Amino acid sequence: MGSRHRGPKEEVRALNAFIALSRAADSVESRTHAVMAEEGLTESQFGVLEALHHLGPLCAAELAKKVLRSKGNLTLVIANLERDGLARRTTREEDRRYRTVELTRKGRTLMEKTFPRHARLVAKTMGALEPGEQDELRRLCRKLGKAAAG
Amino acid sequence: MGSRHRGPKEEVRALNAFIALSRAADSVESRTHAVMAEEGLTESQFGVLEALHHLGPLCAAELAKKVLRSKGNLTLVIANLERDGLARRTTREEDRRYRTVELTRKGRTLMEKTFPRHARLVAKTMGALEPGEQDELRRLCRKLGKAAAG
DNA sequence: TTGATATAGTTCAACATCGAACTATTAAAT
DNA sequence: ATTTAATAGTTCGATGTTGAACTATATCAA
Repeated sequence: MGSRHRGPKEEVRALNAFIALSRAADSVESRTHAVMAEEGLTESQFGVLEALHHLGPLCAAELAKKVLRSKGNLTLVIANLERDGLARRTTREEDRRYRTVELTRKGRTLMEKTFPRHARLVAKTMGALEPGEQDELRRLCRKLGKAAAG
Repeated sequence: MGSRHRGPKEEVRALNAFIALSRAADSVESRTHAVMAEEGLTESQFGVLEALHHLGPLCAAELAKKVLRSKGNLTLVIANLERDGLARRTTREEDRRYRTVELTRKGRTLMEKTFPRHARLVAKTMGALEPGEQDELRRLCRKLGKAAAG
């Protein structure tokens, strides 16, 4: 495994870390995908529902920041959630540019049932690392993410 | 930041690590996206070209494993590369089920120009972490990825 | 030889994703 | 008040992505 790049040591090291990072994220996400698929949810839909579940009503632009997707994407994902009766959009009268997105009762019920299963699966999967390793992974990822985003 | 889940400590720790992992991978990938976009390449196309560049000719199923995507997906991505004159497909006469995918001269030239820039950008981005931290990140991600894939 | 099985690749419907162009609405500037 | 700028959201075309059904080819077993 690892990069076959023949360049400066510093680049080989960085590429190896980057490849491992991408693959680990992919692997864990493909596991969590199973729980969502059982409920007929996509990853994106679950991400939006989870944000609404834990943070309460948000507008589309706020949701886009939370789930790291474009505004245009959110328009579609939210529309599909609304079609399936899991979320609802209402235009704010104070500022008619905004449309507040919130869970329906059906959406809330679904998340109350599904999120705990998701959390258990994530815990089980991350359990491949010791608690201290999980914390260290988090620290490194946050440090990296902060720099890469800036 | 971090999970708002009110569950067992073990689940909170795992969710926090998982969220950080996903976001870090997203952040770094969105940076590398810039270099590819300049050349009119998507991430998927670059991934396939890079595999062919470093490993030589491969069939679609092998490529699918390398880039962690489905066979159906590879059919499209390879078709688009072929359309753009960057790769070529040839049916193997020893076993006509297989179609060998390889770079064209144009594709090789493009990768010789583009990959070094990609490597420099990755090194610069990962430079937010000390060398030892990059190695530790790699170790943790590999340990996790191995377990999550199995 | 024939039939079962396995594998490589394609096709398809549904959904995701981006970026850019666009509309609607509000705020700021003059 | 009118123009200008900024922001929220939608639309659109191109591409990606999956999983399942499908075709073509090859292998193995009886």
